[in-house]
Order: sequence, then C-alpha cells, then structure tokens
Amino acid sequence: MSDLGRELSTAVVAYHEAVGAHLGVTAVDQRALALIGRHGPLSAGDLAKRIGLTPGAVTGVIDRLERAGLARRDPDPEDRRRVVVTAIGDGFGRVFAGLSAAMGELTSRYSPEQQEVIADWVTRAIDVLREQTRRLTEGSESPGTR
Amino acid sequence: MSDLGRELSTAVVAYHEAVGAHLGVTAVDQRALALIGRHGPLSAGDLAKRIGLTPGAVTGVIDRLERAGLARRDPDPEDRRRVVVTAIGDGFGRVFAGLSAAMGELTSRYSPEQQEVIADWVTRAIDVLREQTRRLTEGSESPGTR
DNA sequence: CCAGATATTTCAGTACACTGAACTAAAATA
DNA sequence: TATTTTAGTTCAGTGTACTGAAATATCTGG
Repeated sequence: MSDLGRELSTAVVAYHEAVGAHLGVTAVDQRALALIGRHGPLSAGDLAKRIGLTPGAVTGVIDRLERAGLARRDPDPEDRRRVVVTAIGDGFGRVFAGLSAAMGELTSRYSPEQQEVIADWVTRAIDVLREQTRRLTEGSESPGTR
Repeated sequence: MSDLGRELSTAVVAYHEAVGAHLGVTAVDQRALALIGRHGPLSAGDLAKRIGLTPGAVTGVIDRLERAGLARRDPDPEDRRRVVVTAIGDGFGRVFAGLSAAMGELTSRYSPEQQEVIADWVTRAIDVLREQTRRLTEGSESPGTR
C-alpha cells in the first residue's frame, strides 16, 4: 500500500506536469489557481502572501493564468488600486474535464458503501498530505513570513 | 468526489514541491527517481529516452539525485561507456518516511475489506491518471521521440 | 588493427521564473 | 488639501535547467 501511495503521487505529479506543459503554466500557477478555486477570488497581494511569492512574481503568475484562459483580472470597485483574480467559469474543471470524467466513471463502478469508504479515505489522505507538507515547509523561509 | 480528486492532486503536488525544495531536486528529478525505483537501475541514455530529455540534461538530473543522496552512479562492467543509475538503499522511502508512516497509520484504521476497496480504487486511479497523462502528452514533441 | 558507431560528459548559449527596487495610481490620514 | 501609506506593475539582474554541439572514451564490424 505504501508503494501504491508512491505510485499514485508520482502519477499525479506527472499528470500535472503534462497539463502545465500543455497550457503554458507552471506548477506554482496551478497551485495558485487551485487556491482561488477553493477559497474564492483573491486580490493579487493576498495571493502573493498565500503562495509565498513577491508581488512582482505574482504579476507573472496572473499573466500566465490569464493567457491560458484559466483566470481573469478585475478591478476591485471598492478599491481601485486592487486587482481581484477570479478563476474563469470552471476553467480548472474544463482543463481537468477528461480526468474528472474518467475518475467519475471509475468511482461509479463501486457500491455506495464502497464509495463512502473511498471518499473518507481520500479526505483523510489529503489531511495527511497537508500536514506532512507543513512539516517539511516549516523552518524554511518564505518571503511572506518575514 | 471530483472536487476531492482535485484537492487530492493539489495536495500531492504541493507535497512534492516541498520535498523537492527541501532536497534540492526538481519535479523531473523525482520522476526519474521514481522510474528507477519502479523499473530498476537504468543507464543514463535509457533514462533520457524515458523522461524525454537530452543526454546532456540527464547528466544534470543524475548529478542532483546523487548530491541529494538519492541515487548512485556505477560504471557498467559489461560496457564501460555506460553509466548505470541506481536508487540508493531506499532513498526514496527514507525521504517519504514520514508520509509513508502517516499513510500506513491512516489505512490501518480501516477493516481489511475496506482496505481492499481502497487499494483497488487507488490502483485503478493510477491507471486513469497514466492514461490521461499519455493523452495530454501525445502530439507534443519530445526530444526522444524525434 | 582501424574506422565508424555509441554512451556520456562538458560547455556555450538560451529561456524563463524569481527577487528587489523603482514607479504609478489610488486610498487613508492629518 | 497635502502627506503618507498601500496595491500592483515594470524592469534590471540573478539563478538554474534545458538544448545542441563538441569532446572523450569505449565498443564493434570489417
């Protein structure tokens, strides 16, 4: 099972690399997009803090996401200095459409009780990954933390 | 569930990035290491073909893996032009030790039947990911394919 | 034994994302 | 209203991984 986990993560990383190469976005760009997708629209500055990059670098991140048609810049009507970045339509979903469909098809072949077990495991596995990531990251500097 | 898949993959990518930053190896390096781990020792040239890089770039990949203590260069006794690259001990496992332990602990909390279901789903999910990756990659040029 | 083929490394040049600092515009404060 | 602070972009410089070609070492077929 530990081997399976390793293979799964390798396959996931390879997939993300392929998506990135296909769309002209980096791994960081994709993480930023996922962050927006999960959290909702964010200002450029907030995005910078969240992903640990300088504001200058974030401009590049947004440029690439916009060019790939995955996100959109909008002026904040409340504060016209601010730029609000929004994931377009379901830009992420569109890119991942083939994967989502195949995964849905796969999962539908299991009984409802089995699907329950799988979803539960995946949820907890995500927590484990986040915790381990935090453990690795802490101690290293990040520009936002200074 | 499709959202879960997305979150899982995002978490996996973030974890790999953190591991890479920690050890000074790139995502490509990690994929190369996984390839060696799965397939067994490979010559530098074979590695180049498999990961789609020029021989010159592969020299750098192996350099970084060696520097991180994850792989080893050995001359091929059968053909002294060749260099055989081997994953060290369980270098990969050592790096991923924290993750493997946590994942093992997580999975052990399920009944044997449930574990069966999870392992089955993960195995098939890996196949789906590989297939989708292949679909994205084909059509794009790679140095080895030319 | 010699000429060509093959495996890897080295090296110069290129591409690209990041930092840090200067710049522009807009808000907040006095 | 004038000054200071804040948000984002632009830009020069840096680091790093890649390509393509040349160099080195070794194998193989005539």
